[in-house]
Amino acid sequence: MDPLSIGITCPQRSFYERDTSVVARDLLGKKLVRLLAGNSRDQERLVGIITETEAYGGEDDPASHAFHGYTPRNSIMFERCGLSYIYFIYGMYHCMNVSARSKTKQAGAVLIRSILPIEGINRMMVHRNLKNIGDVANGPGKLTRALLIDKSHNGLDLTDCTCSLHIENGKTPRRILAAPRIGISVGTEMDWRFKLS
DNA sequence: CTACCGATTATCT
DNA sequence: GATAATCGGTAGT
Repeated sequence: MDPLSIGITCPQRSFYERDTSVVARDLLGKKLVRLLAGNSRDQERLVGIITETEAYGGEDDPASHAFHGYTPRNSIMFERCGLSYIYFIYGMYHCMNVSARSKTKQAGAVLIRSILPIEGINRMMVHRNLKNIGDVANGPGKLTRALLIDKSHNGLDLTDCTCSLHIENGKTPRRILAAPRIGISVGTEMDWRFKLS
């Protein structure tokens, strides 16, 4: 089915071509969408409202993967904005980011830390082998597993509504909380973690 | 080539 | 609160 014909729109590339912390804040309330392959007329949609994000910069941000410059792993952070940057961490989890940066920067990304499932919830629970819905996707490693996201999805165009992984527009949230980023040992001064409250 | 360690999570005490 | 699980990427030799 044609996404446009049923009123689905995606933030376009210019949305991501802004200061990384601004993009991180504005991603709250948007939808993270995973289309599972199947009958092409009937792809299963796994969808969650983005409820928590973190902004990461380039060589100016000691907590960023891009702090030491370009490497094979972080190459997407230097690529076009609006692409998925997915990496493997702690030997067992994947984390998903969106490449983003203002014109003056050379690298950046926004980590998606948490989503609120709204479509395909049962399927997510199967992927996570859970029986209670509460914790299905409320963490960066949890949501990638719930949506079956791994390194094979690195570098996908999230502005493309037909892509197996993309981001769709949603309701603009009312209250947003800013706080220090977590899970890092440096660069904790800035309030670059954003959360729906 | 080697050694270290991480943008995490589940499962303990 | 503390810790084990588990391995690829990276920096340093």
